[in-house]
Amino acid sequence: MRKITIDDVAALAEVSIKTVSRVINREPNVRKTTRQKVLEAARQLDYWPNVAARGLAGKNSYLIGLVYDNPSPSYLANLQTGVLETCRESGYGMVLYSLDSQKSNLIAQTDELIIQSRVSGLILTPPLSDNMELVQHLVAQNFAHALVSPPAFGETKFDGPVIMLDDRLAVFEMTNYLIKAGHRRIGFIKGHPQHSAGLRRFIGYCDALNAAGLAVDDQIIAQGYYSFDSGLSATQKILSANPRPTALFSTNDDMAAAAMHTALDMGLKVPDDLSVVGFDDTPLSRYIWPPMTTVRQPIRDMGHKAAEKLITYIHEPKKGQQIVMPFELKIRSSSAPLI
Amino acid sequence: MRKITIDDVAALAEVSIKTVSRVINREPNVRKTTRQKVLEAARQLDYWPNVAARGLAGKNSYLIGLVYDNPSPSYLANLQTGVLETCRESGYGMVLYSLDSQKSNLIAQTDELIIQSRVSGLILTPPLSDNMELVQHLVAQNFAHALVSPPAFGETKFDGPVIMLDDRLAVFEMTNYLIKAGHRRIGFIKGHPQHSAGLRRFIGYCDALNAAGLAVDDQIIAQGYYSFDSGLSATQKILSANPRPTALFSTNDDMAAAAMHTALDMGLKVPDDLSVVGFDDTPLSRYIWPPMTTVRQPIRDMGHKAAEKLITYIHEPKKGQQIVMPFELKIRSSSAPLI
DNA sequence: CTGAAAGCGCTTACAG
DNA sequence: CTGAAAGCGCTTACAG
Repeated sequence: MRKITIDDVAALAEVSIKTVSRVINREPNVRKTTRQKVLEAARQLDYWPNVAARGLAGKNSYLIGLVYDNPSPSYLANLQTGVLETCRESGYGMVLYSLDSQKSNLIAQTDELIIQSRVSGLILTPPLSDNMELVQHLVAQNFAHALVSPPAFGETKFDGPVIMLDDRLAVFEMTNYLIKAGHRRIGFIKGHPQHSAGLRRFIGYCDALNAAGLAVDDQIIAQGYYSFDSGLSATQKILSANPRPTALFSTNDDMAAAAMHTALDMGLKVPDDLSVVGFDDTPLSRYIWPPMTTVRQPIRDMGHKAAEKLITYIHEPKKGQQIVMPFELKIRSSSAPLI
Repeated sequence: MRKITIDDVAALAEVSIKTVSRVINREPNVRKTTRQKVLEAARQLDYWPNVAARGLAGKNSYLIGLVYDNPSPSYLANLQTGVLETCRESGYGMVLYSLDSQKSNLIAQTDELIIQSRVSGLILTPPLSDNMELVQHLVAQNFAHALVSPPAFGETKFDGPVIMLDDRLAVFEMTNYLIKAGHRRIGFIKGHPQHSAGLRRFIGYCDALNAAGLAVDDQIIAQGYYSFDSGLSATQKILSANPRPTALFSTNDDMAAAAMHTALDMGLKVPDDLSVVGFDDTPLSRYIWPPMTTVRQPIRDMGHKAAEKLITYIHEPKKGQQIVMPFELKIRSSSAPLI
């Protein structure tokens, strides 16, 4: 199984390798019949360009990096599946990197990653996409990047494409659902302070309460950090308030699971004594008992979009692309009307 | 920020690029003082070899592939984290591929993947590592591969390293724990028929029952496919048996969660009416309520080992390496002594 | 123990 | 619209 090279294709199509290169790279200025001949030869020989040679000769490595900092496994799995699928269709490779957004050498680490891996672009996920210092560094270096769920637009300026959800609206609507179900006292577990999406979710909650003429009560609001364990202590605080809330909104599913956990440990029934609502629609939300009401985020599709837009951007950088993805309320059994 | 090349290092160290190459690749036959000079120059310039150039010139792409077929998100996340960490230390890149082990073109897909991605080796996870046709194909092509949890040794012959758990023993011990807790009637949800590890787990269950003089009863054994939904129907079958079992062993955590779900839906209490035990120790097992008793598999470390051994194998292929990883019984609240 | 030359398979200017 | 030449940054034989 000898490797097929550009020379083989050129020979069969009776053109120069430069013409083959043009066709492969979809460059203009190739006569239609010539293009056909080359494509046919490539197909016939089952030719695939050598990525290493492309990377060495050109400036595009045909490699993009997905960087993350301690996400939930299913968030990462879904997102990377989406990115991977789009990469494969486009002839790109994907590499993964875990970065620590708390470390002071984050920028240096990122530079090292870019140099060592030779990626042509980066997809940043929260909380990395929230890190303005990092994003501005990429912008300043003119390095292609796509941002997943970064801070709200207008607050700062990005160059690359942005993939986001209307987090505020999603939580606004879900909170309204609880209010319409008769709940007047609704607790809230905040997201990690450095995740802007978490902040937007909190705003949606406050907006819904205000619109309904309900007060925002600090006693039943607690800081969470997206981890199950942080959800445990946050819930303990909230459920010790007097009067106790009848519903609890958590900024993500893991903490909502912790809320259900804590409630059950205290002898409360879900949803009879406490309605619990999460965010993300991870598999977990369906696996626990009772099945959890939550906001569905189309994470895999967000991966598709992020990769697609980043690859387009690498080929021709058009600034300011913004994609807002749809959400969906998944009403399941962990929430119920107040009797 | 001009890129540092091998020429820069050679110039600073006052040697030829070939000598730099030797040092970088840890080849023998370099005088110690020369080696020092080169290393110092590389350090001083912060030199990193260009992977694309290496891949083009040599036969090693410094890239390994992790291939999977529909694993649970947390299994994949943990394994890939381990692989990634080891890759980074060794200067390798990791690429991910999802393959469908049911499709008839699996072999062709794998070949295409190898050619396109130019990986120098592959790590196969179940059920791909169970696919003898695929493994034999790699062996025949002399292509480096590491196998995670493949069929028991002796059944066939691999060339590459093998990373496994003593699944039989793990389930044997966990079943013994249930027996010692007084359970006489213990149900079992089998794993996917094509996962040999699942088969070994079933054997461990049978062995423990036999050793205790208990009968293996088909009425309380059901086929599962590792998915939550398959666990739902398996549990329904098992819990409709008469007399009903007092304990239930599931081949993985997702199905064990489904078992708890079904039991709770039927109004049974866990663990009072039914002890439930899983396998894997995914985060899920800790997040549901009550927290689940399960067998801990050191998945991340298995990733480390798989990558480490594969990379060693790429550099010098020594056949028949086998690593058995330790397991651990995690006794939590979903199981209790029979009163 | 060390080095000079050739070549891996592409793309980048440049020419026509 | 098409092509010949140079070069990307390494490793592979080969020589000494």
